[in-house]
Amino acid sequence: MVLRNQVEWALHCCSILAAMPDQEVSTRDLAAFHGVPKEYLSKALQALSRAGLVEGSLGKTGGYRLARKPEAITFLDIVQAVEGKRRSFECSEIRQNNPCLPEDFKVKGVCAVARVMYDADEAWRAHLRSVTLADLGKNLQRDVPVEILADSRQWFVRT
Amino acid sequence: MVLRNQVEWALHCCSILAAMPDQEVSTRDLAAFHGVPKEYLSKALQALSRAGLVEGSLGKTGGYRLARKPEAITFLDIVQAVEGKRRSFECSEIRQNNPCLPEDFKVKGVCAVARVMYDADEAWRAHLRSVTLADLGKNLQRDVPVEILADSRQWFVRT
DNA sequence: GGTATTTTACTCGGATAGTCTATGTCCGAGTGAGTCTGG
DNA sequence: CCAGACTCACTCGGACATAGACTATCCGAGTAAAATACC
Repeated sequence: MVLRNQVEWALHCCSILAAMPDQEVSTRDLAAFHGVPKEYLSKALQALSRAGLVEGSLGKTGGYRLARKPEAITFLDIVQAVEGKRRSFECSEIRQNNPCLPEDFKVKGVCAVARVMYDADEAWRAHLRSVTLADLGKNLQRDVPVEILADSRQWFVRT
Repeated sequence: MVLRNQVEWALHCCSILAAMPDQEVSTRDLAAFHGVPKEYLSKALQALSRAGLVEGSLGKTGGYRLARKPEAITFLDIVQAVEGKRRSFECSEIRQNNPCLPEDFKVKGVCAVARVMYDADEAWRAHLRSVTLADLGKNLQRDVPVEILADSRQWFVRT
């Protein structure tokens, strides 16, 4: 029940992309900056691309850029792109096995246990949906010294 | 990022135990009622026992009963007992790898990305914490016909 | 009939095995920009 | 000088390998109640 580390990588990479709106950033640079294996990080970026959150371009000067404005991309978008949209709880309807149920009797509605779990899952999603990449950028400006933010952005600038 | 099916089993079993306060229920009966493998279900019940949510007794007439009143056991208790207490997001501090950080410079505080994920996790936990086994029992009484509830309870009564 | 022994049915825990998922590596095909070559 | 060929660095996708987690299954030790044996 733990998210895969690709989710963390994808969030940090999107944070970078949001800070570099004027150019594309290559997988190689993103991987080197974060110290993670390039080939594997590539999987996460491909997932973001499939979900339409980032756009990749091919060729020598290729790389990724955000497909939408940072205000229009939420944490939930990114998490779901990488992790999938399955709910954290899957009801296997074991209540239907109850030997006391009459023949051909189907319990109707959502299982009472599952309903609680689904609501909890929705609370989790609602919070992720409420935070955008733009919000994340603002928080970073508050937490990180300005010169480090500037240096980091400069690190990605194409010479 | 999906909870294991033992969580579902544990929740349903606790629901049964809450409905049978006057006797102990054996793993065998719980497994047969739900149509799941007895030996494996036993692992989930052992986890509940280790967490102090249920009490098992040995011997021929042994079985489990709730260790506390249904009002005092939340969904979160059960989920954490089976699934563990790890958060759904684990920050590996990849921000510390930033090549622009000065030597021996430690970014302070919780990573901005992690903070959002932690808050979402807490929203999930808060909802699970807000629902008790007693609440679940009330919902079942509303959803399931009375005679089926009575038959099911009778199914577990020791002869 | 009462006590001691045996049987039975359960819990608990460890050992084991198969399958699935997550993690990570490797490689080839396709692409586009810059570079080189030939006229 | 300019058009076409070439090279390079990148994306994309699939194939593959490994480790760990999940899903079981099995068995032995311990325990308590019931059944049985024995005096």
